[in-house]
Amino acid sequence: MTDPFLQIFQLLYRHYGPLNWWPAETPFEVCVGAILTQNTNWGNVEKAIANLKELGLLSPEGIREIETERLAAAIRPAGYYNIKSQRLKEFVEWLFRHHGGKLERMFAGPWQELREELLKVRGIGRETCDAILLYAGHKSSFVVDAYTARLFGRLGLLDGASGYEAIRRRFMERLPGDAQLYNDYHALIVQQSKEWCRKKPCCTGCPLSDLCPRQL
DNA sequence: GCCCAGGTGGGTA
DNA sequence: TACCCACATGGG
Repeated sequence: MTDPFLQIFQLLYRHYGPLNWWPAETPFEVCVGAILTQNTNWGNVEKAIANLKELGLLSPEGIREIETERLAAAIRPAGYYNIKSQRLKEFVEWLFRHHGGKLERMFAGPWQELREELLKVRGIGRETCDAILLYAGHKSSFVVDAYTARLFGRLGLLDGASGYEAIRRRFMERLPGDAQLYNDYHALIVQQSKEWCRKKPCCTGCPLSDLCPRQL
């Protein structure tokens, strides 16, 4: 009997195939995208990132040197631009202070320690932190988001676990520590949730219909 | 017009 | 710990 966490992955993967996240050209672009997408539609983030590229700001040096107000104007389409411009600044300042402004250096050590350090940076919460570790650094740190909690809670697989760390632990205990698996799985959960779990007749054709308590 | 989106930090009880 | 709130744009 396959573990349900693995079984669900297989069902989703069979249905959607590899989704090839994160859509970005460089690890630094992943980090910027991870901060910009906080509570924000990805389409809006793409506009903000396009602006940054056009202005030549999509590098640690670029973000570091631009004035906060001009940075805010550039990322305006992503929403929360005053807060997010500060968060990008804080992250980059921290990156220079601790790792010479180089992501390769940041990722060089043990990632579990890096996770603790990143979580101390203002504006980098748990999900953003894990997204950076997984999608920019290819570290096997599972990313939990609102979709994950909603979907697995509805499937009755969280067994009372609430809170980010408890849910993340549940996944990491049941799955092999494989960055590629975590990468695909998170993307598949987002895709599945967008496509199905807010629709009214949510069952015909849904890849998880056999497991879903709402199929009635 | 309303609701939502690949959250986080600060405050209060 | 568990809720509340502010933060803001753009698409459906």
